[in-house]
Formats: sequence, C-alpha cells, structure tokens
Amino acid sequence: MPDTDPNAILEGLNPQQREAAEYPGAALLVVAGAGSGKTRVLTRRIAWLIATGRAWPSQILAITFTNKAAAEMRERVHGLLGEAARGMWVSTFHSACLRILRAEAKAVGMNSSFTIYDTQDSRALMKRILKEQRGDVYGLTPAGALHHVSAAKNELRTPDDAGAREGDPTARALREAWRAYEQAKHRANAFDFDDLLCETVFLFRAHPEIAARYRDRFRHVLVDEYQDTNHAQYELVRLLSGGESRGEDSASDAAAERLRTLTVVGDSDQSIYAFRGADVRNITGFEHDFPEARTILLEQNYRSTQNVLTAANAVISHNLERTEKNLWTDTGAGPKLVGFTGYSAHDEAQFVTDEIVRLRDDEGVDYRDMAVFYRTNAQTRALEEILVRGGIPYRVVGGTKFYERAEVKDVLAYLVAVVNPADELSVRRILNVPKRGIGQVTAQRIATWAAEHDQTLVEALSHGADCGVGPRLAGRMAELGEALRDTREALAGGRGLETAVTQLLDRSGYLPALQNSPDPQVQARAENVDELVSQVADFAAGNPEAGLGDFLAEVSLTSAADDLDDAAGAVSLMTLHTAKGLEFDTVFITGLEEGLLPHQMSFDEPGGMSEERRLFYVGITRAKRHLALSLSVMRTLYGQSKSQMPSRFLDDIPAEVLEWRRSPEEATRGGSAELENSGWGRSRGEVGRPGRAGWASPVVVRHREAPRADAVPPIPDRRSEVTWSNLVTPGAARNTLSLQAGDRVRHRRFGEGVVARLTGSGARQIAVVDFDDAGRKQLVVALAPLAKVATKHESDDPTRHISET
DNA sequence: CCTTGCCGATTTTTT
DNA sequence: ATCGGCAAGG
Repeated sequence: MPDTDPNAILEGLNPQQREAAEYPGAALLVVAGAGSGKTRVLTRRIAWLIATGRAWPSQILAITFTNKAAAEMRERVHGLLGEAARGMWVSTFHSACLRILRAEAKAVGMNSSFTIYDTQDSRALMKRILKEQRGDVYGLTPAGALHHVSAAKNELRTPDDAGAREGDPTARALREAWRAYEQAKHRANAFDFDDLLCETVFLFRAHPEIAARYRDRFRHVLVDEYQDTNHAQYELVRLLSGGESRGEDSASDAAAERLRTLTVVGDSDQSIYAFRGADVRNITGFEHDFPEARTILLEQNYRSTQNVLTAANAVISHNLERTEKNLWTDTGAGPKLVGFTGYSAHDEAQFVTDEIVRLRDDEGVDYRDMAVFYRTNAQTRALEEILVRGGIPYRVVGGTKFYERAEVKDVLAYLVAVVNPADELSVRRILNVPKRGIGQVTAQRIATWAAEHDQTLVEALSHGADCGVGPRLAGRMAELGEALRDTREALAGGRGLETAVTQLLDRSGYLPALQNSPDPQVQARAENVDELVSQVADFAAGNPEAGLGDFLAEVSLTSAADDLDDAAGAVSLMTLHTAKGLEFDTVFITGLEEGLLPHQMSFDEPGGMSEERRLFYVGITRAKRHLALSLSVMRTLYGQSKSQMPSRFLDDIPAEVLEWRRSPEEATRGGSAELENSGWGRSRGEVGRPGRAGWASPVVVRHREAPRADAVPPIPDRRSEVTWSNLVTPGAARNTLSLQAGDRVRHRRFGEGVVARLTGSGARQIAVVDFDDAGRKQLVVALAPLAKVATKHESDDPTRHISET
C-alpha cells in the first residue's frame, strides 16, 4: 500500500471537489461545468481510491475522450502516487475495447492480429460492395450507407435484427450492403471503429464468464465526458461496472460489490456529439439508472474571466430543458470580448492576424497560448493564407491528417499486409503501387483464386500461374509476396521494427519509385514516408515489447487532439469540436454567421440548434482571458460567394461585455468610407486586371471621393475576392505584416528599399518605401510582393507597430 | 494497362 | 474550387 497521505491528495480542492474526490459510495455523478476542475477531481479521486486502500491500481479503469487526456491523467496520478499507481487502465473507450478484443479475439472469431479500418477504409470497402450489389441504384452512397450502419451499430443493432421493413427496397438494399460489409470485414480479419465498441458488448453478452472476469478486475470505473457517450458505450459501462451482476451468490460477492465504484463526470451543456450517436440521456438519466447515486455539482470556474463567463452563461441559458447552472469566478472581469466583422473571409483572417500580433506585442501573450476556432474545416484556408503572410507560426490541429495522405496510407497498407495478410483492402491497395503492371483484371484474378482456394491474397501472389496470369506478371507478383512474407518472418525473428519496415519499403520498390521521380512533388511524398518511418522508430523505442500491429493500432486510434503539442510555439487552429477539453489564454471564434454557426445542416435536425449553441458555448468557455468573435459579411464556398447574416448567437451576448471593432452594421452599411479611402476593396481598379502580368506593379493608392452611402452595395463584392485570390499567387513574396518603419524590404520589381512610414492596419496597411533605385513608392503591404530583408537596428529610435483601431 | 481529359459531386462536426 | 470517376486514346 502506498504511504501517501490521503489528506495530501485532497489538498487544494474546494469543498465540492473534495466531496467528489472522497465520496465513499458506489455511484457518483459529477456535473462539472466548464473549467470547474473536473480533471483534477478525477485524478484526485483515483489517487484517493488507491491511497486509502479501496483499490489496487489494476482495479481501476478510467475512460477519457482522447488519448492525450488519458496520458495526462495517468501522468498526474503517477505524480501523486509515484510507482504505486502502476497498472491502471487509463484510455479511451476505443483503446480499452481494442485491448480487450485482442485478448479475447478467439471468442469473437477473429485472429488477434486483426486490423482496424478507418473511415477511408470503410468507405472504400462499402463502395465496392455497393457497386457489386448494384446498391447504388437505390441511391445509396458509400458515405450515406455507412452513416446508417454506424448509427445502427452504435445502437447495438445487427443486420439480422428485425427493424427494416422488408417491403422497402432501399432499406433492404441497405441491409444487404451492411451484411456484405460485415462479412467482408470479417474475412479481412478487420474491425471498424464502431466494431471496437459493439463487438466488445456482444462479446460480454455472449460470454458472461468473460464479462465476469473483466468486471471482477475493474472494480472502479471512471468515465470522463459522460455526456458524449453513445448507447454502446453506455452499455459497456453498465456491463463492466456491475450493473448486471445480480444473481451471483455468496457473501463475499456482496462484500466485493461494496468495494465497487462507478464515477461519471460530465456536463450536458457540453454535449456536442449527438451526430455520432451520443445520447445526453446517459448523463441526465444517471440517477435513474443508479438510484443510489450521489450527484455533486461543480460551478466555480477556475479558468475564465467573468466577462467570458457572462457571455457563456448568457448564450447557454437560451437552451431550454437544461438544468440551471451558473458558472462563476472570483478572478475579476478581465478584458471585454472583442467583436469584428470582415468584408471577406480574408478580411476576417486579417483581423485575427493583426490581433494576434497585437496581443503578443502589447500583452505578452505567447503564440502557444492562442487558438483560432471554426465550425468547418473548410474555413482554415483563408486563415492559413493570411497567417502565413503575417509570418505567424501556426498549427492546424486535426483536419486533413498526416495519416490520411495517400503515400502514408500506402505505407500503412504495406504494413497491414505484413501483419494481416487476410486484409484484402490493404493488399489490393499495394498490388500496383508502385506500378507493377497489375491492373483491375489481374487484381480480380488474384482475388478470385484466393477466394476459391480459401487463401489470403498474399498467398495468391505466389501462385500467379494458377491465377491465369502471364509469367512476367507472375514473377513480379511473387516478388511482392516474398517481400511481405520475409518481412513478417524477419519481425517474428526479432528484427527491429524500423529495419524491417525500411527493408520492406526498399525491396518492394515503393520508396525508390518516389525518390527517383523527377517530380519534386513526388519526392516530397518520400519525405512524408521518411517521417512515418521515423515514427515507427520512435514507437519501437518507446514500446520495446510492442510489435508492428501495435503501431498500426495506435495510428488508427490517434485522434486529432492527440498530437497537439504544447511545446510548439505556434497558434493552434482547430474546429470547435476538436477544442473540447482544451483551454487557451486567447481564443478566436470565427465565422459567426447564420448557416455556419449555427450550421445550415442543423436547421432541420431536431435539437440541432441547441447542439450548435452548445458548440458555441464550448468554444467560449475555452478562453481564459481574451475572447474575440468574428464573422464576415461575405463568404466564398465552393467557388461561389454569398452574403452572410450575423449569427443569431451574437444577439445573446450582453452588449456590456462585447466591444465591436467593426460591427455588422458598419460592415453592411455606411461604414464603407474607411474602406474606400484606404484603397482596399476598390484597389482592384488600380491594380489592374487580375491574372495579368500587371499584378506585380505597385499598388498606387489614390484618394477618391467616397461614393454616396445609399449607392454603396455591400462591400466588398465578389470581384474583390477574385482580386485577392488572383493576387495571392503561389510563390509570391511572403511579406510579413509586422513591418516597422526602418525595416529593409525587397520588392519583386523595385529591388531593395527602406520603409519610411506605415499607415493603416491589417489588409489596408500601406507602406511608404524609399527604394534604392526606384525611388519612393506607396504599397499595400498585404498585396505587394514584398519581403522583409532586415529589421531596423535596435540602436535606432524605439519604434512600435503602427496600428489603428 | 496506362495516361489524359472532362464531368459531376461534394460540403458538419470525429473516435 | 477541388477531387474522384469514368471514358477514350496510346
């Protein structure tokens, strides 16, 4: 037993937190408002359970939402208890289920080396099935069909359940596709994401003795973010936490039950995953499910200023059917929220960039403590463009992930083929990558032979002649097959992961094909492959016992938020969903427009608007001190730009906590004077025809009388977007926007010069530059092909950024 | 069997 | 706007 003093563990907790941490009963619900220290309560509770002798670490199962959160929690408990904390399971639902399924693979009829299909894999498989089954004639798309399948599996249904009306041909087609999909996965010895959860539940239901084993082991189950659990996860918790353990005899069991605890932590106001089956009723019905349960409410917020909380409370209070809850803090009002309305997405992004620069310079906020949130991943583009121009280091969390790149998927497919030769999808992917002359026809022959002889595709590679393939192709097939088999044997023989992988990629010809390409873009892919190989090496170094299969599993279950690296001195960009559970000193929430936030898709979904509001609430409550809300009156989507209305959610925020830099009214009506006089939005006329060589000429700003207000259309119109995007050509000079008077700059055509002075800010900032040869020119900093050559010497007059607001 | 070029669909959020 | 799929030509 650890010698840690339980009182030391509970130190520094407020009364409610402390009560939760040392609650002795069997079932506990902690309703934890945003920033109220729930992670703290969870870790202290785990430590308390162990330190007081109520639990051995190995009896603890703690479920978190991301792997990163799991790692943090494990670390923090270790920090409290040291070695005494070894042996806990702290992981996501998916990782925990994976571990169980690997151990019990036989009972579910799988080989323990099964692989995991990600969304792309599932989609590829479903696509093939729909094609084979002519399911597409019923209007089924791979994504659509999978959506239904996923929803059904989250509800723990199977294709054999009654439910779909046989009379409905679409429903029947869907069910047949689903059935075929499950069979194909089973043949491939693979699970998809949803399988990890529902197959574990099915396993426990079909094998009570196995369930009992885990139930006996995990006497103490703790679940974070309980509001976002779906039905399968709910069922899993019930099965594991002894909800079903009646009927077993003996007094010792009863005694053991007394030492059993279930702790769930969550906040129904932060439930944002209904779209993937999360059911708030899991948390709202907790007291009903566990009548003896105790509920503890945490309302004191330790994260945000009062102004941020006032906005958050006001926004969420518009949701009906919620338990009243009011976050409060004793840390003071803090700065007001800032609002900004851009004329375009780029203008909005410029505001973000300017504000980042300002906060860093004036308030000393580090890049790593700032984050920009958005509703949809598509919004990153404009933000990235302007951040790059502003010289702001940033990092996109999630989005198009490294592991989704084609070349990375290729390599992973090679590795899967080694570990799990039955995985037809992966083997097919690599058959002709690099080009071996194996096309559709040959691939089908191989697959047919494999199916007829009940062999894996990899096995079939050695039987080219039997498949009816010409000798030349058969030889190449055999080479690939041998490379895969040899790698497998090398690994079994104890060869290091990295060596084996490197040899495979070399011998299969994959890496040489990339490296020898004349196309620099293809060579860049080789770098990504190198990156992946070094990840393999890192993994092997950190997990000496682990195999290739473990690496692949980790890759599959790594989420967007997991690779958020605090050490990187960069601004974080992410969706509002990804932001859950994080906090930053400074938060920008962008795109506060009707149709975006709230999103169009939510309009006719029942409960959709409430969920959008919670999403906004989650975003607001990530901010510690600075919070900026922005929108644009125009937004370009799929090549079409349209005018946008400010989000209804903005109306909920009390005026006294929000200060508009430029309000929606200014942006849509008379406030155009500033714009017109600055040359922005109109400058297209001066710049010359977009797309012509003339774009490189300087933007000479002339003052022109402002048009009469009543004649002004909403600004900017579509043309200014065109102007912009045509000006920002790839390879154009990346002029930093944090220019100072005295800086030395280089212009594409005018050569080098010195900045004499700066006026305006952001997209409309204008630099007066004295060029060595070309004389004095006025340039719009955001548009001109300028690069900074040298900064003004420190010995010179102290200069500051010229910014006006 | 591979390459090219055109057409159509896509687009909410993610383990 | 961008990507993937399909058809036609090499």
